[in-house]
Amino acid sequence: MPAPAQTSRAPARPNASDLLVWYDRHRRVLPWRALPDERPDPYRVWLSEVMLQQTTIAAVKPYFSKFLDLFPDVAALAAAPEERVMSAWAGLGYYSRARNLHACAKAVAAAGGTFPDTEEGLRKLPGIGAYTAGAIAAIAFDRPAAAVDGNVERVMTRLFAIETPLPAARPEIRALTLDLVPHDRPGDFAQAVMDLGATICTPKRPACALCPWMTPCRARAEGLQEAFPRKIKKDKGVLRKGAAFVVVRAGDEAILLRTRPPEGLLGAMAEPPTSAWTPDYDPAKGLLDAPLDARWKRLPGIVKHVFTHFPLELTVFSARVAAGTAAPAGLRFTARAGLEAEPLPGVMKKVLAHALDVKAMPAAASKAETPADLATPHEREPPPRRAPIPKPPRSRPSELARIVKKPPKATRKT
DNA sequence: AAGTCGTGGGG
DNA sequence: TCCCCAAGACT
Repeated sequence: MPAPAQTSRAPARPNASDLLVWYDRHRRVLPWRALPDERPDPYRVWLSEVMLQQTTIAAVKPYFSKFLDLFPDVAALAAAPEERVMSAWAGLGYYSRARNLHACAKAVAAAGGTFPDTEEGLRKLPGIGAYTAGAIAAIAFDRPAAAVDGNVERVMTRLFAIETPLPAARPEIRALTLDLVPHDRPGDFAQAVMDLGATICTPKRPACALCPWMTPCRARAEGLQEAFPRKIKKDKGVLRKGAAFVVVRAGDEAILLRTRPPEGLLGAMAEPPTSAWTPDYDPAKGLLDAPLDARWKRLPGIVKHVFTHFPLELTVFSARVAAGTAAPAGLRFTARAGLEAEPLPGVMKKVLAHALDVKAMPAAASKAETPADLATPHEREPPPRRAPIPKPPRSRPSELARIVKKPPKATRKT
């Protein structure tokens, strides 16, 4: 008697072949991805993988294109001044990635200009962690490495109905993934799992009927596909408040800026001077933190921004100072034409746009009620007021604001 | 090892 | 509106 065949209730183990057949038909076309008959370029693979860390494809596309223009290869990137790299990255977020990218380029250039072709070698470079090392090793060098990102975590936790919540389940996921990697097409496999996660095995309403792994999927068998991965939700953080000070100098219309410390939040990025950001900040006392003496105006409205671990509200004060005014120590005036070369993060572009908009449209600003109370609050304590706070004049983009506007988003969908 | 680190889009 | 999440790394 032959050994008993597995019953129809015991789903077959998922295999790479089924996924690769699907991939050959449905693979996405992406700017950094080699076509089936092309050899991947390690520089482009690396650059795209770093940009894609916690970042959507749509957001990355214009930056990837810009970086290839500005820095066509590792040597060019390594030779570039730090500030140029930070400016090119401005708006993409997680700015330590840009600093590490630059450091990594220098290390690679110093070592002869070629990337390590193993996971272990790649892992030693700045900005390359477990995922990125595996991805580059597999995609650029066809090494049988696991590249476990958020997509793969979702696919694997569903496929095997892993009850352990993230991130504790990572070692288990990694082992299961590595076990599935085929030795003939590891690079395609890595990209195939990610494509599957991005287009079929989506966080909400996954298209199981179209999935090449529907049959072996344990979560699907129970109808629980949307319940995986198990995850512990993290809190949003406490609201912090502060003031930002936008100084415009008459004559050249230059703006007062400074550079933030090289590490930490928005490290090495530029900003108009601000107060400290604290939960109990009092905007009525905002001018205590002003960078210089001037006729400050407190602008109506508030700039809101949400970081990963806390929301922020900035009250904006603005002032015009006389032509020829010198910048205080540690600060600089940057002319309007030089503004785009400044590494201004998104939140600070919001602040400048807000200040320049309001300034450019006194009619709109004065339409907000009680402008007198909003201006120069340090001169007297405004009386208690029952009237509703005027909404920020959600201004249409002015000529001035356009200068500090972020690059256009990608419009093409794939 | 849990906290830190941006930003934008979609449901 | 709010919440989730997106090709995570570093400390």
